[in-house]
Amino acid sequence: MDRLAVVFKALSDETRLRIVNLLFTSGELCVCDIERVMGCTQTKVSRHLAYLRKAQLVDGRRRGLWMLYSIAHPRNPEQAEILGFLASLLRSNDLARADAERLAREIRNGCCSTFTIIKPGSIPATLLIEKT
Amino acid sequence: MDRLAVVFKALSDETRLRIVNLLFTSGELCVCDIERVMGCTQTKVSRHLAYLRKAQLVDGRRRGLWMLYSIAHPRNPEQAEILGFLASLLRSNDLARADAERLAREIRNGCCSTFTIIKPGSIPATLLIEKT
DNA sequence: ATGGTATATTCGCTTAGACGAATATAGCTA
DNA sequence: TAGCTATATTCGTCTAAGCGAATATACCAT
Repeated sequence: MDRLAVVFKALSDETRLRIVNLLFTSGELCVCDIERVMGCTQTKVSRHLAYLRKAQLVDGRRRGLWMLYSIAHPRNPEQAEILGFLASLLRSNDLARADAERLAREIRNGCCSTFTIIKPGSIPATLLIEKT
Repeated sequence: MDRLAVVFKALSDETRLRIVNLLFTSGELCVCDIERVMGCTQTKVSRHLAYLRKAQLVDGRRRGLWMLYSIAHPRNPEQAEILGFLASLLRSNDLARADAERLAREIRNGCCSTFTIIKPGSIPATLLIEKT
């Protein structure tokens, strides 16, 4: 039950909910895109990502200069259920949808996360034009 | 989204989760039974109930000397979904089940919430033997 | 090595929240 | 009225957590 409380605490902050929502809508995002979409400072976004990662809701991997964050691969059925439920809650939430649309616009305009849209392995490496 | 954060914050404490679980398993409970089942002080239980009530997750009504608490009637479809999901999470949680069993034992032993097992209106008032 | 970009962490501050002990309040009964 | 029981609130204390500004770190390019 304590684990449940930890997860809920991680979700008990609007900034973190917005971040999680963005990660749901786009598989992987770097910090600066989240900053831009949400209009938050770098410190704030980075801090909340650290919090989410400590709560094991989010994974991060380094990709050159960028840190790419994504929803954590669920480590048990319960967590998978929670994430699924959360995603459905956010899908019917106005602010969440507005954020998702702003993100889509940013991506169309070629923000630095653009390259994350290409799922790893889906395209032969020789064809990839990676943003450096 | 802020409302969502408020709900999650209310659920981000193990004591409150345990209380909510007890209220799920038995429709209405007084403070002292929750105290007994959980082994917590009166102050603690009462404080967390106040917190849950402020977050509109729990309703309370006075019944003579007792305050009877119950899961709040959901005020919108979203909240109903959340409560339903939470109930299912708790059903498959060991500590939650242990608490529920302790509660059942207390009720069999005739703790003061016994009368709440009789749903209001389900039995003609003339037949009721209310605990005073 | 130098410098630049993306991200993380620290610092100082402020507020929220958790706790037990003590006290206050509400409602009952005699 | 007085006294009892169930519950709520206050007080003092401690820790968690939020924030911006500043600083540190990691990685890349030249």
